[in-house]
Amino acid sequence: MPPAESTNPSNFIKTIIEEDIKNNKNDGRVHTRFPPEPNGYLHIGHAKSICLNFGVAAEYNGLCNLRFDDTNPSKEEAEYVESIIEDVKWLGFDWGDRLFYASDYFEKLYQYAVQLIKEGKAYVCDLSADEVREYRGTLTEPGKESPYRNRSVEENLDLFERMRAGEFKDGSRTLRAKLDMASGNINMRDPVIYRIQRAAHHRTGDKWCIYPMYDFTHCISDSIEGITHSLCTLEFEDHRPLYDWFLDQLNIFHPMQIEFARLNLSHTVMSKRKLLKLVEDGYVRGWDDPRMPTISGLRRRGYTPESIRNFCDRIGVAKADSMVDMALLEYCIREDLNKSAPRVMAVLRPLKVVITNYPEDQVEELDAINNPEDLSAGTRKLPFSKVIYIEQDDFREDPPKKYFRLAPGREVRLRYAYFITCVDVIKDDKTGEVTELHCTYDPATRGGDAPDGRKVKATLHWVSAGQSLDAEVRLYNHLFIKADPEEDKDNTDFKFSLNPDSLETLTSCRIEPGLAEAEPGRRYQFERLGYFCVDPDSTDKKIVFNRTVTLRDTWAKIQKSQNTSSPS
RNA sequence: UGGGGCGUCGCCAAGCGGUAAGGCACCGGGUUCUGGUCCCGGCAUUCGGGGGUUCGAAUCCUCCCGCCCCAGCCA
Repeated sequence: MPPAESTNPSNFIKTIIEEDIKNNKNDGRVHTRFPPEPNGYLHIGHAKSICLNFGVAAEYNGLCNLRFDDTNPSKEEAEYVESIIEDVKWLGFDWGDRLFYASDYFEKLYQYAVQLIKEGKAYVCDLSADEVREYRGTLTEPGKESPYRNRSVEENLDLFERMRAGEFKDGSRTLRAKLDMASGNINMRDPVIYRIQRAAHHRTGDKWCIYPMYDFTHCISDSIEGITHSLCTLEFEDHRPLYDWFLDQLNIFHPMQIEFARLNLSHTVMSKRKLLKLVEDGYVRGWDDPRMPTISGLRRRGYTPESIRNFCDRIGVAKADSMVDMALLEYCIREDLNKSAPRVMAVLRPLKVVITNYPEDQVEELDAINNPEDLSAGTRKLPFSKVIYIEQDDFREDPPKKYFRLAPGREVRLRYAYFITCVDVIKDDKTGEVTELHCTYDPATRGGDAPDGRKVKATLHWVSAGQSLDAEVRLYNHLFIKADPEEDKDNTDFKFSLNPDSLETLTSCRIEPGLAEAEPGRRYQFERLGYFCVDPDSTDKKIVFNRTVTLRDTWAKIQKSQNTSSPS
């Protein structure tokens, strides 16, 4: 279990739990569960639920189970089970020996259904799906009772047994709970609790051709596992009366269902349906595309489990629908990586610089600090020579106000190296594009400090041309342009809301030689640029980096305000 | 027009009858060999609105307004 986080805000669920403990409800026991359906990959919204369920259990000396809600074989796959297990583990949580599947309870569930039938509380209904819908009524009109509602217990028992035996066609009959067709709560209008469906189940194969529905399964599964607090999202609030009804009728252990608001994050989508569409229609490269809000996408992007846990702590838990700003997630990963990521020199868009007064074939080694936030990370040697690369952005022939970096005649510092002064600008005759800079260096400033105490306004990152390595760098931006892509409800076409610039691939980046052996998953800070991590696409020939997040960029902010205020 | 929820700073969110925590964002200012980090300061006389109860209300009552969810043999 991860260590307790520093922030520990209160929320209404903890209030309820603390009250229950005080009253010795459940003998003061706290037992939760995270119950994913294995029909897709986990995303940051699930992380909220995972952190809540496992977190609250840990905080009150309780337990949290991992349980797959696998009652619909036509949508569920073993591949998803694998990825979910991996993701929850990666996030840092441990369910001990309590990995369960609702399908483990199929036989028990069947017996409970039989019990309901015997007590006259459930019946086999021969209505078709369409007819069931018609009989259900609408939001404002009550439903009609099924003509099969008053079959005898014996007939129901016989029919249900034959449903299980496979005597009837898919969809031809259902088992329904006998509640109230006039209820204002549509979930109470004789909900279906078993359907006939001949589909291979990822665990039980073809053993069953009838499968229990969520409402019937979930409460009983919770009860079997001795769950004390069953936490779920707001849309199940309407289902709570049903949850309670089943447990009351069956007279078995009764967990308490508590609903909280699901997470919405700005500039992305969270519904499994939409994420699946992004993957299937090729808008992204897969479930683990670094632009996806999936756990696997965030992992590949370079997010740490710690940063995601901190994020989940900070967003809180409440009942109000809300949308959290992506900026908070970004803050959390910067906070973590600032402390832990080794600094490294990388030039994304190289501009050649020749140090005219530097000896032709000399290469010297300069000391660089690996992490100013953690001196125990030590130092390393950086090669320096006559020809180096700096960032194109770090030179302006005609510098605007407040631009501190290199310009004709201006002196700046090369980090851990020397002060250089720009003396000449070489341009392409045809395009006018700056192709090369000639600079002089001051040998007395070796290491980056001037003995005469003179200051420079900027420090640039750089890389030695001869000693640097080639790399590909993938820059990511918000997947969606608008903060709330679902704002326009009728516009379901991603084409209109996706950010065309969510991925920019740079192929001629130069990185310091020490990165030659960097392994996939390794995270670095590229000085002055941001945090990057090595992508699994890397090969012996070419290292590929993903930009996790940029550094905070005050200069970009200044430029933006200059651009918006200058046209006057 | 049925049922269930929710409305506290730009975004989250504490608060539970005693006079509006905190975080992000934003805006200053200081430190700095990363325009990063760090530090310091600013940022709701007011809690969707109107009435009422009370010495006292974001908290209690009441009416109104707005937003979300539900008509799968999905979860």
